[in-house]
Amino acid sequence: MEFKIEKKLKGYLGRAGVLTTPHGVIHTPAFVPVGTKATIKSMNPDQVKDVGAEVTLANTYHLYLQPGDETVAKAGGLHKFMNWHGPMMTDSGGFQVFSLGAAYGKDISKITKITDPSLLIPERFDDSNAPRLAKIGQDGVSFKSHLDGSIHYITPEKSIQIQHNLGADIIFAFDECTSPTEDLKYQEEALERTHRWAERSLEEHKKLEREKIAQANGLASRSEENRGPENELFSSSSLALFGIVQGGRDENLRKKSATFIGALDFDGFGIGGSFAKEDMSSAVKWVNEILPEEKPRHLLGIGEPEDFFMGIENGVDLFDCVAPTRLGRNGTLYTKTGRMIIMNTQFREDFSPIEKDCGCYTCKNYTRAYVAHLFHGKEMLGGTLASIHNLYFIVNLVKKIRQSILDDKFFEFKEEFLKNYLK
RNA sequence: GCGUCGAUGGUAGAGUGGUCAAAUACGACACGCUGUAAACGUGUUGCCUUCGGGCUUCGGGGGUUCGAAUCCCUCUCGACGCA
Repeated sequence: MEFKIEKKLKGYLGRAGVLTTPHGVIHTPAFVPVGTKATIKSMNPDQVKDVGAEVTLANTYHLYLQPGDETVAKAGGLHKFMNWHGPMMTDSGGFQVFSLGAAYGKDISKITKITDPSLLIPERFDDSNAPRLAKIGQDGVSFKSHLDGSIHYITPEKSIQIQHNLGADIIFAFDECTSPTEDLKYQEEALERTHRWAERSLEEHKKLEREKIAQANGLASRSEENRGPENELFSSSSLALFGIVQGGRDENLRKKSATFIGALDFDGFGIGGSFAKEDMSSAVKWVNEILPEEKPRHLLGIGEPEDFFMGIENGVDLFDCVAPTRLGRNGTLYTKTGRMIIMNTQFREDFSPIEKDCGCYTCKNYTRAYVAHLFHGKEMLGGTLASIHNLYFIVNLVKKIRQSILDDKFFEFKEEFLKNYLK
């Protein structure tokens, strides 16, 4: 993997670059569609590609449970298995520590509002006897499968092993995504844990890479005629590992984490954990001021249209988020003037496209009334057309931001877009 | 013509003397969703309301009862059976 910065945003941490992986090039900043179970829900890979996406992200824990990482390995790896031949990433399962743990069965999001009054009522979340599917130990996390109730202990080593079996281009260290409802003391403990797990993830990764190279060399020495392209094979088969910075909303912890993780020999970095919407920007800035400039940074699980400007301005190169596909499937569409809930009465006989000047397949071929009809009728195509539109909207928004950096028009574009979107 | 059964809110369908403005599902309406437990979830869905409550509803009419969607009579409509 190679990362090259093309242009910087003068006076800020932002930059446009090119990330080269064994399966192709990613122009950063870029949006990474999420395909948790080796599929971008409701879309086929051609549609994902047509929407302009250059890279996708799948999930370690979910694929480990089903169909099993060994099965994916036998299939020839994720790319071949799911017919996505561009760059791929896998998340480590760290988010499931949160979503199946502290957040399980509760109405908690990793994004909170400072003003959220429910955060002032700790009892609301203190149902310690509430069932959790993820329980954190010092060594790893014990997961109870939501599919069949079986117990699985995931350690950093295990996560990395699974990810090597899955065979994405970029993989992530196993971390603990903490809940925004945890207090500072807990955030600190969790951070120490995540840091130890980062070291162990890195160590396991290096070990597996060494084994892979040794194995490839062994094969090479056995067959003379294969010698030439062999060096390429080494580099193209090697995975890049990103470490993950945590620390919640606390400035000291974020900086401490960025310093610690940034000093380790990772190929790039993820910025994870919970944020308050209002201070996400400063949290990202604290971190990216410390992380080594020459390595790519991925803001995990973000975001909404307005978040990209914040992140990119503060030095983020990659974003992934389920929002465009989940919102789409659930009938909410992005437009330049804000969200549109397509099932609302007003669209039942609206025969205009979702957005007049949108270049996506959905807008070029279908009306609001038709998409609304599909949703009312619970037709599968509705989710597909909506996901295509939303993903096109988001992927291209980030592309436009990238272009605005290259054109020295970032702030003009930001102002213009947000004026309309957040109207 | 006789007999039997049935008629409940937008729809289907519970309820068969008070705890019923009436279960549940669907539909409708509105909202939510940020590294996917999610093609999912939440709220509202007779009328009025100072949100305390008030008022009119279970095919129509009449009756019994302190009290009726629920029991009785009758009418209307429907299904089935017998002529």
